[in-house]
Amino acid sequence: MPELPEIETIRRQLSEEIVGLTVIDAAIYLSKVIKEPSPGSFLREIQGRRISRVGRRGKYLLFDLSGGYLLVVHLRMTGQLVYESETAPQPRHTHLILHLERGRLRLTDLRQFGCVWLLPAEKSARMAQLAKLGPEPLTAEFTETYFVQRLKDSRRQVKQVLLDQEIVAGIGNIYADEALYLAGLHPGRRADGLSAREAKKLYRAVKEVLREGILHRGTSIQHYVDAVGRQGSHQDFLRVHYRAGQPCPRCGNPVVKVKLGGRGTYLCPACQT
DNA sequence: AGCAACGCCTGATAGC
DNA sequence: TGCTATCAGGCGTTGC
Repeated sequence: MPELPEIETIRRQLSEEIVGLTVIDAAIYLSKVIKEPSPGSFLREIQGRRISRVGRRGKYLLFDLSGGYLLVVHLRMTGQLVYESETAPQPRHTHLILHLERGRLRLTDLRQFGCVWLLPAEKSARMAQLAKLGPEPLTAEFTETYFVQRLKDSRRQVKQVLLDQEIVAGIGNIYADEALYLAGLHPGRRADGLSAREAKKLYRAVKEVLREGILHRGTSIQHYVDAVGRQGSHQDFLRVHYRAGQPCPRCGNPVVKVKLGGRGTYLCPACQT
């Protein structure tokens, strides 16, 4: 599923491809993906606006449009956002298309969880989902002191803390498993039970796995493709996630899959304590 | 308040 | 073989 590295890959590509282009018009095939405003208003309000910047906050893609408007896209689990030729075939489960001056931007989502908002500037500054997000893990605002303190303040399992977007933005199931493996921590450990040394190790691991993911243009396990429809390559570099039964890269013991907080969780029982 | 459970969805897979 | 049940999970909502 698209997490920070996948969304960042899409952001970088779209930034190259569509900044400066104008939205000629749009087509909505599944109206519930448009959370705000109504589908009719969406079509009217997006028409003729020029894309001036493509940004990202956590797993949200942010498109700055002329007139102070902001287009927000979240791909949730199976969403794809692809910039392509107007003559490309339109796949099943395509819910929204933005026709640009040159080419089109297509939102396709098998599970229909992905969603889109179009907001004028004064509303976008107050969009609750964005306002609640914790710091960006790859910027200076995400400090070791902050993260260590948040862990110390939580009685939850450490994996739940990593997945909490209000604590740190952008980590999902894949990179949570990978970070915990790299830090040598069992995902079920209580966050406030980690030593300072362990918490610091996890801080560094979080940043490392996200950077690796970006370097490999994301992880394509099931549905993820980048903004030009290509798969990422980080699935070939995963250490434990989606590798049940395969040897741990450090000790050779088989990786196991367990259920933790309702989510499939992969770990090496020998290396993660 | 803080945390757990549920619902949203469809396609792949397991089990009979 | 062909059917049904289960699973996958980010996040908003609901409930304890």
